[in-house]
Amino acid sequence: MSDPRERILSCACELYLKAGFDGFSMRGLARRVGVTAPALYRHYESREKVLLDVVGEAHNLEAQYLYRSLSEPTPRERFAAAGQAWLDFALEHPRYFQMIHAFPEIMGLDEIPEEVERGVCASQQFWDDRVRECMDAGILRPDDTEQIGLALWAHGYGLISLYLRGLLEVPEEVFRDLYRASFARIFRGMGSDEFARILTAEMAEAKGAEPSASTAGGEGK
Amino acid sequence: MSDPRERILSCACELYLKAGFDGFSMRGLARRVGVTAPALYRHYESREKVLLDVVGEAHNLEAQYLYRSLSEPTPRERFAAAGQAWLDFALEHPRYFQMIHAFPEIMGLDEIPEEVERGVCASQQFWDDRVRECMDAGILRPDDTEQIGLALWAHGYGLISLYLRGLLEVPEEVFRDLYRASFARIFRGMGSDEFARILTAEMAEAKGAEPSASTAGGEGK
DNA sequence: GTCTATAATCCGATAGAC
DNA sequence: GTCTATCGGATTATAGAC
Repeated sequence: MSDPRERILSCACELYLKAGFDGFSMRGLARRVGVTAPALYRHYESREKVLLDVVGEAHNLEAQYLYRSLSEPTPRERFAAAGQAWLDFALEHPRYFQMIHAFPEIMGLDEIPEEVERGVCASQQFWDDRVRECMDAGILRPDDTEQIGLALWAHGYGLISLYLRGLLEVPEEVFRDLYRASFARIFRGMGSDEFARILTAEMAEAKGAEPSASTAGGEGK
Repeated sequence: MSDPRERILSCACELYLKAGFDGFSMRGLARRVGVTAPALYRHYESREKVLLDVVGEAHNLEAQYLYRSLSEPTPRERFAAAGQAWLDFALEHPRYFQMIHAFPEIMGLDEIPEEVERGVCASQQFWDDRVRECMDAGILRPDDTEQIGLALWAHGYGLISLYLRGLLEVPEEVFRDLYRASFARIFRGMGSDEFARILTAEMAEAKGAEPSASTAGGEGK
């Protein structure tokens, strides 16, 4: 609390959440903290370092939302709760969500900073775990967990991005239903039964040599 | 060609593609065109108007890529070709892809400009058409075409975004295969056969009155 | 540890001569 | 239609007094 660096970071988060990337300046931050700009440089060596700490806060908050879902009793419920928690995070803290997934150049950086990479890895690990336990429980078809996790993540991220940009002209509650329903469709599959059978055969063939079960129920690995 | 406005726009596209949003300044543009900054204001009233024209070019180019796929003979092939064309566009012109999907504030705008909205609508219409004809052809399960299109779009967009941010540490060719394979999984479904059956029942129930098939779907909500 | 003052750049946009 | 000159502002960051 009395640590000035903490107070600065707290104000920096507020400032970013209110003003976004553009409005995030050392002068504005100083004004919010109640000091003059040069004073900040006693605690942070540059604007970039402050911003990176804010990014860290965004990742921490996201993780906090996700981890709540672990209290659910079954893999399926944990997965569903995690999907909801991720959506809650995005809708309650859209600027943090945007920050986490922003291109580095938008923050004025040349490459993805280590802080972001670590946060992304942790998040990916979390989703991989949810996918794996669903697969073990027989809810998800046996498959490459990383690729399944990737596809599910991509789908959710795309939906949320579209909504946050305001291109889905629906109220929030309608979007929440749409989000849920869309995940259900992904699980069930969108192709017709006949087409799904054809695809399953094609996928098995593309994978190369598959043992037995060449009819009807071709399950990978 | 001799139209100075066209020459400015052409240089503006080059400048944006090379320098991104941050490096896009009227002074830099003037340097590239070979005049001084004030001269630009005889042809464009503001930086914002120039940027909006660049956005228009991005949308036009995307549409050009997508429309190529219409020469394929069947709905399924048209859909696959469109998915590939979209990926080609994103990988060959990542900055345009980013621009099309950027939050308005990143461009320094308060709301989504009409130009963007129109381009997005056209693109959405294109995907809806592909989905509808696949549904008519019995490849896609009968369903809400808009929501199916949305889910497919979101999935592809999410994958491409992740790759372009450099978080998927795979070579381009590997990513192209992953992208293709991931769409196949979406069509086929990721859930196990048993879970898919349960989900189908739940989805029918949620939709209200559905004929037959009321058994086999335990699992209280 | 905080201040004032300032360096050094950059920006968008305009006035007015030619 | 293009120029020079400039207005009025923003920014990050530093020097040096207190």
